[in-house]
Amino acid sequence: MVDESEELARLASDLRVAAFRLTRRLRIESHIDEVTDSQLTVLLWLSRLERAAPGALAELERVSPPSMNRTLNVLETAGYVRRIDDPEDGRRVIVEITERGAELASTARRRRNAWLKAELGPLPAADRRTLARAAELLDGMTLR
Amino acid sequence: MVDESEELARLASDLRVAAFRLTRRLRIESHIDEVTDSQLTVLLWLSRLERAAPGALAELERVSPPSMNRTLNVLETAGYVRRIDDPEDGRRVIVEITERGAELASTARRRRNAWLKAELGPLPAADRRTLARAAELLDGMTLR
DNA sequence: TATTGTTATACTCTATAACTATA
DNA sequence: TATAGTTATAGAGTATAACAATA
Repeated sequence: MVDESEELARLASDLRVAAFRLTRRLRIESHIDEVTDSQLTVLLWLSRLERAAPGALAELERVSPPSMNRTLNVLETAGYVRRIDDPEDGRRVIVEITERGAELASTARRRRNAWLKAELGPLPAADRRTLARAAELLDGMTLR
Repeated sequence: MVDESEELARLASDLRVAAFRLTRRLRIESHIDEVTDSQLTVLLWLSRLERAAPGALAELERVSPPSMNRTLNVLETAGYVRRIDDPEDGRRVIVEITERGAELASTARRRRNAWLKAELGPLPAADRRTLARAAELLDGMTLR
């Protein structure tokens, strides 16, 4: 009989290390000098959402509103986003990504996927299926 | 015939998202009020290595030497690490983790694994095998 | 009174450049 | 002269508390 708890601990540890290594590597590969990691993450959100309220962005990134406000100030000054007063509610502000911001976001996305695709390409189809299934399983765990 | 490039892009994207989500979740679960994330990461390194030079830690975390120096100052002031002059080379310094620091590191590691084990436990054995194999594959990619 | 965003303030993390001490 | 570490300085991210402005 197998010691299941021991096996579980080993799997947990291996998975944890693998995930940390992968994310670190992806960060390095997608590094863009024009903006910091936090700024880039906001641009990536905005390139998907088109527009969003500062408060919503703060929640998405789980940072405080003042913190997000500061990041938006930097991005706006640099011309990557713009703030618009919500015509329907004077308290609200709408943040939009500019064309320059969208270009930067798409470059970053391309770089990240380029490295990963190069690594995945040579793998046997069975291994790729394993990884695809693992991604599904991990999503199930973290979304709950 | 399948569009392999399209499939590869999808897999890369899914894996990337899954890995980012998992690491974020693990960070949240292992959060310790006494130290910041960066400080904890250094403690986790030191609890594995026993001792390391400041420059080596800077390389491991890919930050500049002054940046690591600052983090070490905070950790040393708080009593989680200590600096010792290398007896063999007056230019060098050895950083050691203290007992308090080791306790903190082990608490963090325990919390991370506890959450992960709770998530992995209910999975069918086949899924666990899939994840174990995925961890291996990811290691192969990042270690190269 | 509640909501949304911003400003004020303070601390950490980050980097580059410059400096110290030793080899 | 080269190397390891540190200090000096400054920008960016983080938070909590306080302050608009609007609903």
